[in-house]
Amino acid sequence: MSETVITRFAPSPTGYLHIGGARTALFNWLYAKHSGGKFLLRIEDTDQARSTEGAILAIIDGLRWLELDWDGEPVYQLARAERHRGIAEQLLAEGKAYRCYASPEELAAMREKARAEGRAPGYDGTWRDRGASEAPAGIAPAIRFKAPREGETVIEDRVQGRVVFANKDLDDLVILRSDGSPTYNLSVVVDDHDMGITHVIRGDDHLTNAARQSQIYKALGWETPIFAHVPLIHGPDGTKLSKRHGALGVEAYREMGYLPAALRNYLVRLGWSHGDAEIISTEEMIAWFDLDAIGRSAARFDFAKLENLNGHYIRAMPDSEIVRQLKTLIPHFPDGAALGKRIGDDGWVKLERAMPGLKERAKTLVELLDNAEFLFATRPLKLDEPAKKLLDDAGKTTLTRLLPRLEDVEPWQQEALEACVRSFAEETGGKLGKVAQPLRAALTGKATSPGIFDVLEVLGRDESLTRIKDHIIAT
RNA sequence: GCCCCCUUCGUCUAGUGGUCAGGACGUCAGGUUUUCAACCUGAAAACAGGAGUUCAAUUCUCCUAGGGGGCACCA
Repeated sequence: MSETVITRFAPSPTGYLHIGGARTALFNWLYAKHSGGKFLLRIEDTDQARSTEGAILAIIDGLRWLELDWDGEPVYQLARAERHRGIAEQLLAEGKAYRCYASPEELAAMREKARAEGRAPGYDGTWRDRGASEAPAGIAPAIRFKAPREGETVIEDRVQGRVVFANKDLDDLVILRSDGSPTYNLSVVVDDHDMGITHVIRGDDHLTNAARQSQIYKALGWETPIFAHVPLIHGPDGTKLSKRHGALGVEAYREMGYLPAALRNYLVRLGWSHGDAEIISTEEMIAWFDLDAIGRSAARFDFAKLENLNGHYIRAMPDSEIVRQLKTLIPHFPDGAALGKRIGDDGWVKLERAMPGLKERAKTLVELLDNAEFLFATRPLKLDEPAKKLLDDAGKTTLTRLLPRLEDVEPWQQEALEACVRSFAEETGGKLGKVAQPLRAALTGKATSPGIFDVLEVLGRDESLTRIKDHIIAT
């Protein structure tokens, strides 16, 4: 029987959960789900200078928002330092590691020399075979892993294929710093082993690390996990994704009004595909996801496609669900807290009624709320003279275009409609495009936007309202 | 500099030793809606370049170019 698949997401909490990390987490999560295995979370907080509590929270919050649930409690790497130290000592005792007394200056000189000679700027092995007797006094040594110098290290990567590294290009890396703290490549190996990780799915910036880690696994006599190094996500210009590309943490996407399902769908298609499938439900993703279908080339981040997907998911979502989501999300939106207050219980009811017309034309939840502004506007609006004139003209234009469509327009109706358009335009601050649609929709009875009726209700034209409604229904 | 990886429409990608090289986003043109959005129809749009293998290469091999990643007592 095959062993249970255990994957993990192991971010270092030095910032938010960025989009590349989110995809890595998603892939790990999907593969675990697909295989009926487990997905674990490990916080690699060993860089105490850069790790922050806030970043840990941001990452956990981001994963929760994306609905990528992990099994068990998160493992904190820093808390396991003693175990890592123990392994380093063990390696040392077994002669698979050694003490290195080289100073930072010496190491710098070494790198320079190697570079000048056209080699990889690594450690030259000065202390590899020197005895302890030669150790300079008063210098705390680091412990280096005694990497094989000949032969090659081969990674059978599920994404990259067979990748071969010449051992001479891989130097003896520090596994325990002179201050006694373990380094990344040791901690990762020990933790992945102890956590029973069977599949390491991560960014391909770790590919060379995989070679070094593989050597450590071998020295320890441990079985190497299966590696899958997925290509990185690039910015629209093809260079590494950075802040200037708007590549923020996932919480930024939440703030921009993207839905987790849309982001997941977008991310899974970056580097992975299943035939021509584009709109992929979470269930389908789990059923179809496989390491072998992951592409080998980097993908560029494309906001337009994300928006399109997001619009799709908004349209597909039930009205009540959108309102529910909006209620919890609104504090995260720009000026959301104030807007939330303005909306009030009454406003949420109106919003849900207006949803059919609203959700069709919004690509993000923020945009949707923005388009719904006319429902919550404080009345009466204060308008200066030029604005009034503008609205008057616009109102007339709208009316002359609309009225011929109505049969048997009576004077009272014309009056009511004119008032309607005018106040409606005022309500929306003059965005006639937003006025005309629901108005027309109400008049033709074709769309379901209740916007016009809401305005009338607010303005207290109940009688006219009823009669217009009747007229519309009759037509 | 050294090591590793990558290269199909603008973007994400499918695909095969013989295909009209398919889909999606975006773009453009129509339709629908007398706005917008959504929706429908259509169009333009790609195998980086050069050798080689082969009856036949986008597909296999090599080289070049371009892009990316890595080379810490960071993770």
